Amino acid sequence: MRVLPDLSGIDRAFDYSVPERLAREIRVGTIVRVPLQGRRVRGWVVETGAAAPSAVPLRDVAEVVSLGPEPGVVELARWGAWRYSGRLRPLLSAASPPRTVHALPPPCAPGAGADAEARQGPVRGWAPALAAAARQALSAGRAVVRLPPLAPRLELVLALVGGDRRRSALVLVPERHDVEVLSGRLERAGLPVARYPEQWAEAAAGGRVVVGSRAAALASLGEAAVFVVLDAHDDAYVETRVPTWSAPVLVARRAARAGAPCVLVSPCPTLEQLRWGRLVTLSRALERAGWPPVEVVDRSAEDPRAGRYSPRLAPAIASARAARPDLPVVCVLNRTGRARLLACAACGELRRCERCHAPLAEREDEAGRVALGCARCGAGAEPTCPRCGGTRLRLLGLGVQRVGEELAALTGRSVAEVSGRAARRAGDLPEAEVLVGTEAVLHRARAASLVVFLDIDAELLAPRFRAAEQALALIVRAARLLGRARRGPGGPTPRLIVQTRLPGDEVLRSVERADPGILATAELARREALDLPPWRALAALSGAQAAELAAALEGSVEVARAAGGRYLVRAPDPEALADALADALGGAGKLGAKVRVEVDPRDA
DNA sequence: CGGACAAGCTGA
DNA sequence: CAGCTTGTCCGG
Repeated sequence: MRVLPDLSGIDRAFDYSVPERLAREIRVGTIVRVPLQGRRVRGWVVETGAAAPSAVPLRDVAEVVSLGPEPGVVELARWGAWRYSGRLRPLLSAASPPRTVHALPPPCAPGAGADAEARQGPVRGWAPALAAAARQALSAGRAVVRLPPLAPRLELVLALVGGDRRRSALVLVPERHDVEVLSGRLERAGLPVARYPEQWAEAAAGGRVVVGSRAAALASLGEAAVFVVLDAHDDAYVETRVPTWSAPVLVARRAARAGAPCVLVSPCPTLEQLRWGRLVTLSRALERAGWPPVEVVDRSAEDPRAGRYSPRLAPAIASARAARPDLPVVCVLNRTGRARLLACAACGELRRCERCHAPLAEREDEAGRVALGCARCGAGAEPTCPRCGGTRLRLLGLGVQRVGEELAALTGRSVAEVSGRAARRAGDLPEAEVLVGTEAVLHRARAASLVVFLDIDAELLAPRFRAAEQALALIVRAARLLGRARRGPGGPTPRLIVQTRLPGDEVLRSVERADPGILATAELARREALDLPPWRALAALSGAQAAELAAALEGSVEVARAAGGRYLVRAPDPEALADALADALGGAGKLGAKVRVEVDPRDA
């Protein structure tokens, strides 16, 4: 029998013998305690059966500690470790019960909650469309339901998971808070629910709807009938530590292995997801009803020296406060990861790369001269403005410290700043009529009477290839804050204001027209021209021995130097990338600890 | 991870 | 050269 120790420095399994008294309790996934180098350490059984003959005499397993992930989940974790070129241990940790489990509760009796359909409240206009979307998605097997941000999701989930009460269903949501909300609603609809990871054992016993966030991709479920990921585009589904696994990717894989349908639900599915599954959309009328009204304030004609507030802003804030005195106005200003934007000093046109549309930057060439070029694709650029022929440049978007004070002066209202740092302190939002913050404010506020993106351009033009998708995801978040301010599901939705110098950008057009397909189509073509995902698979290498790993990969896949001593690896698809990295990491011997491999990097 | 052991640094 | 730190190796 082989055991993988639960020690961070070890990525290797060891053979042990099983004493007769423990044999019945041990299967793949079981958590045991084994002697290792004079200590007793926890670990997972990763293989059962007789060990290959070895020179070292085997030692006995000391004890069985707990039930562990079911064998299918251990296999999934192994696949994830390969797919993301990382260690198995972090995945098995996510798959394991938070406290020891000695026996599973009885599986949930089928038939419980048989009145789920009867109890679901009628939501005007949506219910039949959502039921139809669920039917289409389930029959497609691999489906992406494009559900606008204000659509009622509970009805869709009920239609997806309510059909089979004997087997389990898995439903993923991005955040822990969503787990609580959705679990409660499903329970009130009469379904047996297990919250992951708290109710690990109930989930593993089977017959329940298992609701959890990222780690629930690795939940033990027994036999599963359907797999659902809500807001599948959300970055919270990507593990930030290596291996940088993504929950929707793991869920899709396990559903395929189980022969069960997998349904991703999102207002703005990623291009990878759209390529993976069949797209199911609602009628244009319903999709339009599911997005808030948006006002795009075009600032490209304004003097670049004008402040960051359009003349429209103060009256809009005043009327939002008057309409809903109980709710704050939320202003979003992105300063983290902000690019230095260059505009033509004469006409105000934002200077962008002709090849890839990323913002241009000033940089030094070999001779130390300052030249204009693209920070993303490296192409050079002419200093003359394509619109007016001017050659002088002006720097935009700097000096953002005093936004709160400026807003307070402009509107005469109480303003509070909400930052990521403040978010770490326990406690509620500050009391103020206007909340200003980075995107953290969209996570912390519960509802808003108006959301203003003071400078969405910083997000649209961020030097990351997913910038457009991420900007749209931010707007989706804002839409949900507004949706919660509606008086009843049919009531009017407060609007969203977006200040921009790029009024024709596909992200903004997608929101205005309630059609994320506009962005997807444009972005797909752009990514193809640039050899980026979903057409290729990427990995970023960093750390002291990144160069060595890069050298070992040379020849099998494309390797390029990136900023900050990093390397970017590009392969035709994730499988080829994983195989190449596995070869190079294995062949190079022990360099695992000194190189960080980030597969599907978020910030490339 | 944490113990064992080797190699490098310091101070009397 | 003992005594300590730092680095590398390895575990059944």
